[in-house]
Order: sequence, then structure tokens, then C-alpha cells
Amino acid sequence: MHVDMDAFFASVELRRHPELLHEPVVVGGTGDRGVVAAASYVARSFGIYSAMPSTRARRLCPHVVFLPGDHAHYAEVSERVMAIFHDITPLVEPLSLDEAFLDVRGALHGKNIAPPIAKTIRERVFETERLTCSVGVATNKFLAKLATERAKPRPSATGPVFGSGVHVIEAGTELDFLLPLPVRDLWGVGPATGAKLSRMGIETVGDLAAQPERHLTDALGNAAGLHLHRLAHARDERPVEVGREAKSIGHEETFPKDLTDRDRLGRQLIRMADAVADRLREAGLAGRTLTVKVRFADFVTITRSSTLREPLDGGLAIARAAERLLDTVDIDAGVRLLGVSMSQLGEVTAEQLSLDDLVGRSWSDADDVVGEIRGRFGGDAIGPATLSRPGTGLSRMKQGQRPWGPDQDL
DNA sequence: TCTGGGGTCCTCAGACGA
DNA sequence: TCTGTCGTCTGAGGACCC
Repeated sequence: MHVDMDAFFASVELRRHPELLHEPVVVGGTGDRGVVAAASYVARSFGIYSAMPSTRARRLCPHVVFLPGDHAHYAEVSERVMAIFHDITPLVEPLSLDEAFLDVRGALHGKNIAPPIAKTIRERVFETERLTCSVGVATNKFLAKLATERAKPRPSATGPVFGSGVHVIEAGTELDFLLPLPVRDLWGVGPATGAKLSRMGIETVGDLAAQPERHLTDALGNAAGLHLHRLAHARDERPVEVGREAKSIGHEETFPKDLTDRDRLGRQLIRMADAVADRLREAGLAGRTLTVKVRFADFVTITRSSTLREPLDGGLAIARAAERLLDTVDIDAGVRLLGVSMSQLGEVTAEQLSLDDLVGRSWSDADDVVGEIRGRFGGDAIGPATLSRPGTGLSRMKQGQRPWGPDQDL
């Protein structure tokens, strides 16, 4: 079973701003380089959809109401919704804040009671949160996700057209549902693979299913070819996975204007390293592989990475290593986006220190103390001195504070 | 039309040791 | 000692997802 909240961020905002209920509302980056994170159904009736550049959304609907978004609040709501799912079954695999897979086979006791369970979930979510969700029921994960799409409300000129909110693909009817769909509907077929398949004359899942496995692995590579061949035959044995652990933690930002000044970029890098270190420490993790990502003015994107002998979780250590990587990059063309991420994560055992302990200790110890001070007095209580210089216009930025593009100049 | 941010997974090439 | 092969690791980049 797959559950997906309807226009989640936008719906949460409409709940807080009922006066906007009949207005086109978008949650996303408000600046020229922002994108739409979620569009209300009224906004969708103007042709606005997620991931659309904010400038284009404004052109399509000049009176659209842009809201900057509140990631922390959405996370809280998400947690409560997930708790409702957990009341139904312990086998819940969240995919993002607004959707999850549920394995309800254990609740079936030999009977197909998934449809009533789906109905119950919708009712409970609406009763407790005043939010609607759509549910797909099928014999495996990817079909359940496709079923959810069929259950979703559809935007129209007069507002959203709500269906039953639940779509069930009965066992034995999987291929009837699947084969007529456009191949682009399959999980793993994006613009690039879609274009490649189209050049091979493959437009529908049926076309794909008719291909020998070898044709697909030759054209798309081993993993993607096998994966799509299986999906096209409605085969997906992936279990609902509970408690998946993060494999990387990173932070990246697009600047309102391209940067060419090395010092300014360096300060941005320190700020991002600091944000990543914060999140690593919160999770009790350290990373061995550091990656710096640079996107130039022409949108060409490169990464430079380095695997370190010792795992890092300190802001200063990460920043220093990141600066060494940045120094290998020619930034004259202008940098549009900069990012820092850590992977090869492992647990660390934290050691608490006081400032008095710091005399004669290492920078990693200082990072621990910084973490503790922020824990007690808030995230802005302490930070790298580089970021406090008058005139830098910089402040510490945590995940979600500017998640959908820059709002104003640096 | 001009493209965010946080991720995951895959491919490929090169280095290196057995 | 030299060569070839294989597996593994690393680094870079691409594609995809929400």
C-alpha cells in the first residue's frame, strides 16, 4: 500500500491561512532563481506544478500567492501523519515527508481487507489533521505507487475533482493496468531514459515489456535495463523497508547572483560545512568522504571529492578539507551553486566538554563544545568568526531555512 | 522555460594490490 | 621478473526521485 498526502506543503499552508483557500497558492522560492515546491489545486488549474521555476509560475498566474515554506512545521505534521500509519502496521517505509509505503499483509489474515484499511487511513488523517491523502493498493510497491496516482484529485478550471481517494489494482489485473501506460510513468524513467526509449520506438509499458531483456541492458546498462524489464512485467519484489539509514548528509545553495570572488566563496563554504557538521553531530555521525559541488553560470556542474583517513564531524575540519578541494577548481566563470556533503557515514561516540577543557585541546574538541552551546542556547548562539565579520551579510543557515532557492541578495 | 535542495543509485575509468 | 587478470576502492559524473 502507498499513501501520498495531496499537495502536502500547500495544503498545510492553506490550513494555516484559510483566507487563501480559493486563491492560487504556491510554496517555494520567491526569488528569480526559485522553484515551486508545491502548488495548491487552484494554482494547478493555471498549469503550475512542482519543480517549475518561480518566474514561470508568476507568468502563468500573475496573482499567484507565494509562501516561503516552513520545513520544520511540515516535518512536525509529517511525524503525526506517520504515527497514524504506525497505528495500522509497524511496517512503514517513509519515502519523504508526505508519502510512505505500508505493508499491510500482516493485517490481512488471509482476507483482502486492504481497501477498508485504506479508507480508515484517509478518515483518520482527515479527522486529526484536516488534510486529505490518496492511497494506492496493489500486490507490490511500484504498482501501489502507480495506483496512488490514479486515486489523486485532478485539477480543473473549477477546482480539484476529488475521486474516491483510493485505487485498488486487484491481483491478476496488474498487466491490464500497466501495459497501456506511457513508459515515462515507470519509476526510474526520467527525461533522459524516456528520450532514449522513445528513440528505440518504445512509448508504452507494453512496448517495453515486448523487448528482450538483453536489448534493454545493452541500451540502458545492466541495472537500469534489468530494473525496467522487471517493472514492465509487473515484477517488483522489493520489501517495505523500515528504518533505512542515511547514506550522506549535505548542504547546497544557489546564490542570488553568481560569485567569482574566492574569499566570498570561501566564507560560504565555511557556513555550509558548519551546517553539515551540525546535522552530523545531531545524528551522532561522522563522514569519511567529503564532496564539494560547484555549478557554474552556464549550469555545468562538477564535483570534487576526497576520502579521508579519519571520519570528520567538525565544522572547521570539514571546512578546511572542503577549501582544499575548492582550490582545485577554476571559479573564474562564476559560481551559481556551491555544496558540501559527507558520505561513508559511521557512528561516533561523542564526548562532552566544557570551555575550560579546551585549553590545549584539538579543534574537534572545540566543535563538540560548539555543538553543546548550540544545543543549550540555540543555533545562532555561536558560529565561525569568519561569518561574523561586519559587512559579510552572512548568517548561519540550517537545512530547510531556504530550501527552494534564494530569496534575496547576499 | 531556464532550471532548488536533499538525497539515492548506477556507471565508468583509473589506481592498486593479490 | 614480467605480464595479465581480477576484485576493490576511489573519484567523477549522470539520472532519477520527492
